[in-house]
Amino acid sequence: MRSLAQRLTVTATALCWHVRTKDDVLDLAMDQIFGDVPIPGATDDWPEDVRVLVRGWRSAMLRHPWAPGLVGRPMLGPNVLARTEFLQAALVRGGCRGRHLAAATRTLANYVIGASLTEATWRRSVDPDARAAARDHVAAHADAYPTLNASGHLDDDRWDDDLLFEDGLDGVLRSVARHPPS
Amino acid sequence: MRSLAQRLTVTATALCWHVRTKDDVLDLAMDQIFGDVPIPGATDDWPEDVRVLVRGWRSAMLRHPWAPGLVGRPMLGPNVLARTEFLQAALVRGGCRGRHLAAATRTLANYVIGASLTEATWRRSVDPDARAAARDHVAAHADAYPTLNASGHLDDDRWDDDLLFEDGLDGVLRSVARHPPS
DNA sequence: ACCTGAACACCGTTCAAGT
DNA sequence: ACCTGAACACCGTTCAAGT
Repeated sequence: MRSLAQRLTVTATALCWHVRTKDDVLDLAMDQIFGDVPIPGATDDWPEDVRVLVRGWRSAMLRHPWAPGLVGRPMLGPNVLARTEFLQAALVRGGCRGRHLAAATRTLANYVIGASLTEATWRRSVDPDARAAARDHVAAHADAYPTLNASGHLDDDRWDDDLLFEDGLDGVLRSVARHPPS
Repeated sequence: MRSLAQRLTVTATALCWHVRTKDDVLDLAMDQIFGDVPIPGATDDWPEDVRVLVRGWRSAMLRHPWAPGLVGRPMLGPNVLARTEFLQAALVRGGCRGRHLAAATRTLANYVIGASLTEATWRRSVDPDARAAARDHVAAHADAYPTLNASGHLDDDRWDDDLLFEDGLDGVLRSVARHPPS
């Protein structure tokens, strides 16, 4: 609050007059981030529409390093709702209805939220020491972590983040498309 | 820190002597939560093994109301690693290797993290006023939100959370199983 | 090694007072 | 209506001092 007010060249007390509480500022910041998630035009290729939206969603989250600290709060702003509307409309175009539609919407949102949060956390706040310590722990107890060792799960440059995100997104979309409500 | 120290009937300064910083306490708390995510025995039915683990993961998150505030931090504790090892081992049993394995592991983790975070946030910190305000906003602009209105996306009692989580999990598992690395 | 008490620099928010 | 300055209660962390 104090430093934000300073950036606006006012006092913190002036800021408190415009917003009710700090949480309101964070909610507004969150919705502002969603504001620059591009909403593509609806095409005949609904899975591609979903892909474009979800890629933009993830990109916007990763663009703001402090975004992970905002995810534990309600997302009910108009910008969030507009993106959700587009996402769900694309799924309806894909034949989803009722319970399948609700599940598919949540699954896609969960996927992109989880991915953005994990990636942003990883590339920001994990210092090399802690990372190396975890890798040593896994390597030292090879009997307890045979799979993680074999797959190189903690070697962060093993696979490209963008690539894995795209793979997972394809999988999720496939599972949605394969289960139309008849 | 101060209130935690009080619960331990010591001063805050005493607590600061045992841990380096507050973040360390939060990291330990996070790993502690994962400690009571049950690790099932490995069976022949690997998708069911994944389901049991992931259900327990979500349950543990929802059991601790302050868990959402901890997700924006690295998860590298031994308890987290042990659950990740089990998850990835089950996927290997399902035939996943290499890049597919990495993508599948992340997809499942992203799904359960996103779902737990969203649900916990929703049922904890969203006051009825804000919820009603968002619902009114969507209803008032029916032209902008045709799909959300038709699907009742903001009516939280429209579908059961457990049901939708299970549906989405089935979908994700199906997409993993359908894409074995040949 | 382990704990205390006092202190430091900071935080979000409020309240009277100004214009 | 909009802003200020002072103050309040709090916070994580440190530092000298104790045992």
